[in-house]
Formats: sequence, C-alpha cells, structure tokens
Amino acid sequence: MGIKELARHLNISIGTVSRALNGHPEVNAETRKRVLEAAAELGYAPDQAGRSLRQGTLNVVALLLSTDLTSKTDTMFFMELSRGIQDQFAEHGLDLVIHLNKPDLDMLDRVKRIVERRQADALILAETRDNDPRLDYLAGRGFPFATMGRSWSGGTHPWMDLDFDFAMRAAIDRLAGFGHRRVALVTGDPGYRLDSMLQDAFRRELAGHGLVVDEALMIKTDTHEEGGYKAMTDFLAMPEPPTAVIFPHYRAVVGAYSYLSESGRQPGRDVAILSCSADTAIAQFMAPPLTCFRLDLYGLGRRLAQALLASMPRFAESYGNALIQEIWPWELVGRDSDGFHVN
Amino acid sequence: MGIKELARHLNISIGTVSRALNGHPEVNAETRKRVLEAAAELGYAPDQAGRSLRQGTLNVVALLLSTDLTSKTDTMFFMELSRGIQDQFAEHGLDLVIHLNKPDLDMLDRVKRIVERRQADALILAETRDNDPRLDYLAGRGFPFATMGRSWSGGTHPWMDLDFDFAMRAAIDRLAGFGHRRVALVTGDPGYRLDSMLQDAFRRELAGHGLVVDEALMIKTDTHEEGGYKAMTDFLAMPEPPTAVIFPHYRAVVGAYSYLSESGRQPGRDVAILSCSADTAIAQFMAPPLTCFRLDLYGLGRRLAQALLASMPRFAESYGNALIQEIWPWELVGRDSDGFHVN
DNA sequence: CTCTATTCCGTAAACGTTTACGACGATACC
DNA sequence: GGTATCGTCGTAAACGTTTACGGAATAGAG
Repeated sequence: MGIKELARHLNISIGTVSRALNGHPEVNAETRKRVLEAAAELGYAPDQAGRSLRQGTLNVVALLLSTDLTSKTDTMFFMELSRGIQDQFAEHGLDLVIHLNKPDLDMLDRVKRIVERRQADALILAETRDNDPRLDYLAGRGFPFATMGRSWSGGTHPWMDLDFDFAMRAAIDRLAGFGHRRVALVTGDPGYRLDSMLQDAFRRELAGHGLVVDEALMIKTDTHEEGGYKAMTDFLAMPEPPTAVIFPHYRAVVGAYSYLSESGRQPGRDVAILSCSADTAIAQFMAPPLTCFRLDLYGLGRRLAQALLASMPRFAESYGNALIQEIWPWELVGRDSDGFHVN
Repeated sequence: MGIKELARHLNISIGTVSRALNGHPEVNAETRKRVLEAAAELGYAPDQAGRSLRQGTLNVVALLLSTDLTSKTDTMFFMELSRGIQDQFAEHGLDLVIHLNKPDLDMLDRVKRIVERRQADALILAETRDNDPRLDYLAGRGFPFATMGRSWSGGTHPWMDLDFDFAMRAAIDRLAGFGHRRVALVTGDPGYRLDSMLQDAFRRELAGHGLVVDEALMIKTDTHEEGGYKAMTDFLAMPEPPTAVIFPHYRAVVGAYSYLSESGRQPGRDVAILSCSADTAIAQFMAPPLTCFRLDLYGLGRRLAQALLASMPRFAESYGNALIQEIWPWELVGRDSDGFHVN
C-alpha cells in the first residue's frame, strides 16, 4: 500500500509513480493512465506524513474555537462560517480542522503547539482578545493566520469583520424613529474586541442622535440565555427602565424574551428588542420574530479563507498577493420584536 | 529548530535528545534536565510529520460532522459532546480535530481519505445511516472508530447511545397521565438510525398504553425550525388534531412554538409539547419552558472517547481491553410546555 | 551519419524523527 | 585482576514521500 508496492506492481520506478500522481508534465500519458488506474484499484493514497515531511506542507488549515465561545455565543454562527471556510479551502485540496480549546491561557499554548509541531499550514482565530498574545506570537514566527474580527491594532494580518458602526446606526435610527429615547445595550466582556467595538459604536451613535448616554443602561454580562435574562430583569427593576434594548448576541435575546414572558410583558409591545446578531434560522421563528441583521455567513467564511490563502506564499499569486482586510455590510431586517411606537 | 540543532547546541547526540524528550528511562537525570530546559528555551517541539512518519502514529483523532447535521439539528449538542471527547483525549496527549463534511456520498470519500492518508489515528462518527458504508469500510480496514448512536446491526465497534425506549415510555406515561390520547411524533429522516429508533419506540409505547397508533400523526420532516413549523401547521389543520406532540429534535420545537404563537395558541395550554432532546441551556428559557430530558452531554463525550480508546491497541490495556457499548439513561425534567390536563 | 534537442524515466538524497544495536566506562562480584 | 552487569550514550537505519540530477532512447536537423 506504499508507493513502493504500487511501483513494483507496475514495474515502474517510484519516482515515475510519484510524478504521475502529482501531475508532473514529464511523464508519458499512457504511463500516467496506468498509474492512476492502478492507484484507484489498489486504493493507494499518498501517506500524509511522508509527503508533508518531504515538502514541508501539510494541506491542513486549523480553525481555533474556544469552548468559551461555543458555550456562550451562537454556535450556528461558527458552523455556517466554518462551512464557507471549508468549501473555499477544498478547492485547493486543503482540509479544515477545528480545534476546540479551553479559553484564555491555554489558547497560546495550543497555538504554539500547532505552529512548532507543524500541525497545520495556517491558522484561523475565531475571535481576538485585548492584547492578544497569540497575534504577536504568530506574526513573530511569520506563520500565516487570519482572524474573524479585526484586532485592536488593526494589524497586518488578514481578517474579515462586520460593519458595527453601520449596524449600530441603523439600529438606533430605527429605534429613534419609533420614538425611543432610553435605549440600552447588553454586551459581553469588553475584553473581546467585538464587544468593545459595539460599546464604542453605541455611545457614538446615541450621541449622534442627541440621546443621552446612560452608563447604567450598558450592561456587560454573559452572552448566553442566562445573561440576557438577568440583564432584562435588572433593566425592568430600574426606576426608569429603558424602552428599547439592543442585544448584539442572539442567545441573550432568548433569555430576555423569557423574562418578559414570565413577567407578563411582551417583546415588541412593552419593550423593544433588537439584535445585531446574524439572522440565523431561529430569529424568524421566535415569538415575536426578532429584528436583526441579514448576513451571508457562508460567503463571509469563504472570503475569510480567501484572505488567508492570499497571505500564504503557496497560493498568494492566485489571489493577487494582497493583504485582505474587509468590513462586511449587513442589512437590517425589521420584524416585530421592536416594532412599536413609544408615546 | 530541528532536533539536530538542539542536539548540536547541547553537544549531545540526537538519539539522546530524543530519548530525553520522550521520557525513556535510559538517560541520565542531569542530561534530561538540560535537554528539557534547552528545548523550552529554544522553543523546540518535535515535528509532527517526522514523528508520525517514523512511528506510524499521529496523536490525532478525527470527529466527522456532516453539515447536514450542523444545519438541521442542535449544534449545541455536538459542541458539548466534543468538549467531553476532547478533554478525555487530552489526558493521553491526543488532539481532537473536527472535520466538517457535506452529507451523504462525500462522507465515504472523506473517511477513505482520512484512513488511507493516515490523517488520524482513529475516527468518531457523529451519526450513522441505514446501511452505512463507512462502517463496513472502517471495520474492513481494521481502523479504530466509534459512533455516537448505535448502528443498525449493533456492530462490533464501540458506541454510546441514549435510552430512547425509556425516554419514549417516560414521555408517553406523562402525556397519558395528563389524559392525552392523540399523541403525535415529529422525527427526521428515518434513514438515520436515531429517527428510526424513535419511531419504533413511539409505536411500541403507544400500543403499550392502549393508545391507537395513527400513522398520520407521525410526521417525518426536517428537524430544524421550519420543519417544526410546518409539522405543527399540518397537525392543527387536521379534522381531529393531536392534543400532544413529541418533538425529539429540539430545534423543531422552536418552529412549533412559533406557529402556535402566530395562530393565537399557546404551548402547554392548547397543545402539549414535549421534547426528547437533551436539556441544553435554551430549553428552560423558552416561553413556556420546555419539557425535555436531562443528560450529561459532557460526560457522554468523555465516555465515548474512553470507548474508542479501549479499542485502540495503544491504549486498550488502560481501559480493560473491552468492547464498550453503552446506553445512557436520562431523566425527564417536566416543565410547562406540556403541563395541562386534557378534558 | 553525426550532433543536438527532446522525452521519458530511474537513482538516490533529503525531510525530522525514533529506536535497535553496539560501545564505552564504571561498578560489582568472585 | 578478570569478568559480568549496569547505566549512559552515540551511530545509523528506517518510516514514505518528493525531486534534483543524470542517463537512455528517440526524434530532428544538418
């Protein structure tokens, strides 16, 4: 089942077999056909270890996901993203493998392991933290990588990100149009670049609309159901509660809906709920359907993969040797969770 | 950065360095300390390709997920499962990598690629299909693998599964106790072993409770939101609708809730909804909170990994050389989605 | 017919490890 | 003091590929 066996079976040298399989031009068409047929028949496929040892490449790209992310945020987001990434890589014969990891400290070790042991040719980080040491490490080693979401410094590595300024403006435009003046925001740990940007954009757009920025209306909490539940509880216990709440993280909305329902209130009637998250399948099936943002997650994944490929020497020329950093637009899709006029 | 460089830097032979790093006993304690320190300082880690070429092992286990699964079923389920699997493997220095794949036909090719190119030491399949060719292939090659969910033939490979008979009995006990006599079931494609078993158990338990089995009340559809929405629509359009519906797949419940809400009905008052899915975070935050089954997904993942390890020659002895196939219990946690008495 | 160019293929080195084997010195034993 | 044992280490082969190099055969040009 090795290449030697295959060569012996064909009475050809292993060099020729290798060349035939890898599509080198200096091999007779007839010979190539024989080799390919025999390989298919005997079920031969080149051993990954041998090949990668020889040519220093693995044909594997790793996507790093923290279990923090998968337990506290929308897993569907990453699934769709991964699907796009994978399809793009597949066109170049690259496999995507997903590494789950405990959050925080271990992440750097895992990255180091992947790089030093050459477990992948390139890396994708699903999120970036404040002063993320992984970025410095990777850049220092010259290891190809890309991130979902820009980093704090912007950086010289490829990334894809979303236009949060636009989203926040559209959201507050809409809410202000309904007459809301006390608008709240529920984000996660501002140590994540994403949440930090959301908060900044929120403050800016609020001010831009002449609305007062009340820090008490900006709650930082866990971005899953329970966080949303508690945030809504806190809001409604205030002497002067907000009339509209923006939940960038979709899963927190579920908790918020839950508390509203429990307390006899109704989203879209008693409190306006609006989410800046991607419009995954579940949003339109909530009761009432959730106002959020439409986004081509699959395409985003593909593009992120392209950005990474453009930074890998092997593939750079196919992608114009450019550093690709893009901010993606999305489109507000208004539904019933916030559609009411405050009086 | 290779082992040669490290050895030269220490004035030791590469053989000794390798032995020191791998914890072989025939190396001086002082020498080992020097080697380990130098390795840490210079950031040396053995190249995976070289090592795996030499010793034929990769220290990688692959988990195969189909995008069909991730787009139509509960992704949280697999995330929690993966976390358990990964933690268990980590104790043996094995990495878990997740391979996303298009469903159906390509899956066999992907499996073949993984095996033939030696991209992993073992494999975990997240689901099994009717007459699944992957199982025969893997068994034929003697490649270590395990499955989540038993296969049709039971098989001689390790697996973990859930006690659907128990779940169905508990569910129908409860519903019958509330006085329900027309109970419906919404499953996915019975080509999946899981859905097939659910249907069988449903028929059996219904009969066991003296209730009539009406095939019209057994809908097979997509197991995501839209499928649930449509199923509920169909049910309520019947001349004699069911008074209770069992949704083994959690995401379908969201769709069902949605239609009920739209049509002015309420789960737990007009129709009883009960899910056989695992009790992920979202269930208790639905409105009304969903009756479903409590399950230790993380522990299940760990145990599945143990079962696989027990079938791998390298680790078998640590796990008693046994074939591990287990059916896991779960516990019904009653909430408000089905808590009413039919009159 | 000779010389050169071309086409195709075989040979062998190299990638970075691990490990079987043997060697060396030191210690222990009679 | 000779011999066996032990602890420690160096040497070199092997894993399965890819590829630079060179050689043989054929074709083409003069």
